[in-house]
Amino acid sequence: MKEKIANLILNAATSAYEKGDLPSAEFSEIEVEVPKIESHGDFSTNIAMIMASALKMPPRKIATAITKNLIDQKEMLANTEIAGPGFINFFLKASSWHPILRKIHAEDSRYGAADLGKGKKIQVEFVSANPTGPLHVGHGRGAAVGDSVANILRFCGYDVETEYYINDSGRQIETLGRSVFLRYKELYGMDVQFPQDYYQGDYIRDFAKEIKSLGGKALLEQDEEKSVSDCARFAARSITAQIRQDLTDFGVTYDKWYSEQSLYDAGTVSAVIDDFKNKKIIYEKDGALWFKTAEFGDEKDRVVVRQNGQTTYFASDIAYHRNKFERGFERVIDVWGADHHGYIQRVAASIQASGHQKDQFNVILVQLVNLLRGGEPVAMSTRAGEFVTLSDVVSEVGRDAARFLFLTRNYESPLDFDLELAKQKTNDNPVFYVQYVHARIASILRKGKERGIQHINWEDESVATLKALEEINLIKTMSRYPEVIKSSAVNMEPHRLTFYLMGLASDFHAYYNKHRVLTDDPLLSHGRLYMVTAVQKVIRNGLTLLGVSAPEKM
RNA sequence: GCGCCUGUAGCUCAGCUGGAUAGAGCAACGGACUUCUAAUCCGUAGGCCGCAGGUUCGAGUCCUGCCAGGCGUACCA
Repeated sequence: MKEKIANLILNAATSAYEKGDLPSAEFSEIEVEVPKIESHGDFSTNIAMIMASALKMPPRKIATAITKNLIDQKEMLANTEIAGPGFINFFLKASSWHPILRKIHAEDSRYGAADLGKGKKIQVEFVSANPTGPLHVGHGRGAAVGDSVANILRFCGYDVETEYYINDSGRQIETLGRSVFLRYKELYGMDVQFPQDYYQGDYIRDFAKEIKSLGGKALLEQDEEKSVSDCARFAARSITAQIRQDLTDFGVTYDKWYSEQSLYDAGTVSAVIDDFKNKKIIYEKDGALWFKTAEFGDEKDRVVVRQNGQTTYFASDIAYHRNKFERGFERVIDVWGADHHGYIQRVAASIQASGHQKDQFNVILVQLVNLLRGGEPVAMSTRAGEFVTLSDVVSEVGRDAARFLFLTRNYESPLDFDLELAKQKTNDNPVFYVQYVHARIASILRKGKERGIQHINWEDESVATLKALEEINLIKTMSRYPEVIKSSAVNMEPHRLTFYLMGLASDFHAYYNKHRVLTDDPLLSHGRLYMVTAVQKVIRNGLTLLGVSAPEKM
């Protein structure tokens, strides 16, 4: 619709120039937007103001020249006006909106899809929590954001692959192994000192017990370091499996699970280090190896191999990100917790050092989640009885409510997640508000069927009955859906879609309360059913991209 | 100290990349269920958009400087 208006303006300006009403027909891109205020029309353009300085003409005069030359071939317009400093406002006839409905029905679950990506290979990596403990709420937010960003980009024509990076190597895994082994020793009555910085949770004891029941005291009879690494592998593997299950329960599945250890096994890490040494961007100082990240905009250089010969986490991350590009991704998106923001520069540095562009690497920094219950903060400790894990939250409030709530905020803002609120079935909790629309329409359709209405399709006469204010509003809102999708994709901001759906839901509920869909007038009922099923499709379409279900009944 | 994020109605947040008179929900107050699901709707009230400058036809939005809060600033991940 916007493009049609823009074309109208373009043609009008050109013919104004040909007739000599305007000194030039050169202008930048025509911006057409939906005014905030209804009385300013359905669409508005500021083109006259933009052109004013170049043409050295007062904006209102330019606007007059353009409106005078408008040729409304399809008779879409009811009226135009020049307002304020030089806006041109367009008022459309109600019937101009009707074809949108046909489009929605025709495109169905593809309505709103755009080919922004043109098949470009893009990777979205998210959550990637260390396999040293269960996922918490913060990871849930990352999962909700990452998964729906991936969905939206895929919907917009990108070839998207989602990935979970398993940090199954390095010091934290070793500590995990030592923690389990110590608990294992305890089971055999050995006197052990359990350090503060080891993993304290009860699940560590459970692993020890499992290992004992599986293999008895075998671990005491072999080399201690071997036992530690056996414990580490056992624990990491089962925690990873649990994480995978928790995410599945949350509705998130990945295309690929990628192991950090595999980078070492394949020699990728040492290959990158050698390569960077050759390029003279890795040097030795104080017995450690440093990467010159400062040359790429980081505050200072960073260590990749410690004095003791061990590589840092950063070293494998360099290899990992290089590997991503080697796998053919043209763009790589990482979803990280805000507490990792200091890490962006150095990873970006490594990507540039590997010969890729800065803008091929995007980080979505998701701010922290504060868990509340009835307005009171829930202590994020492992004390018994307190809900801290993602799986606890999901089983208490439900998958849909949790996912939707995570997306009701720009990810750049910290989020208060209130467990009581999430369970409430009121307007305070917008998931149900949106889902209710879908269920209500499903109910109308069931009733319609009882009355013998089977086929709901486009009929000129019945669609023509749609001219109530609330009906036109609904259709207008639906016509904006493709733009919302597009801007969510470009900005990687799923919350735009969330808010749009709440708005559409609001329009629908208002309509529902004022008008009946099934009336005594068959023509009218049919037209309204046609429209309402379109609403249902848009709602379902949007909820699906957010990873939220669209129920037939509530 | 430096870096990133945030500051909009009493509370929780939007604000379409610079547009006209700043919008929702909750809470408050007043209304609407014999009718397709009241998990809904309608109305009233509520604002120095943190503060001060600047950029321009035009700023909640961009720039600079302050103020406040969160996070980060490892040879941890």
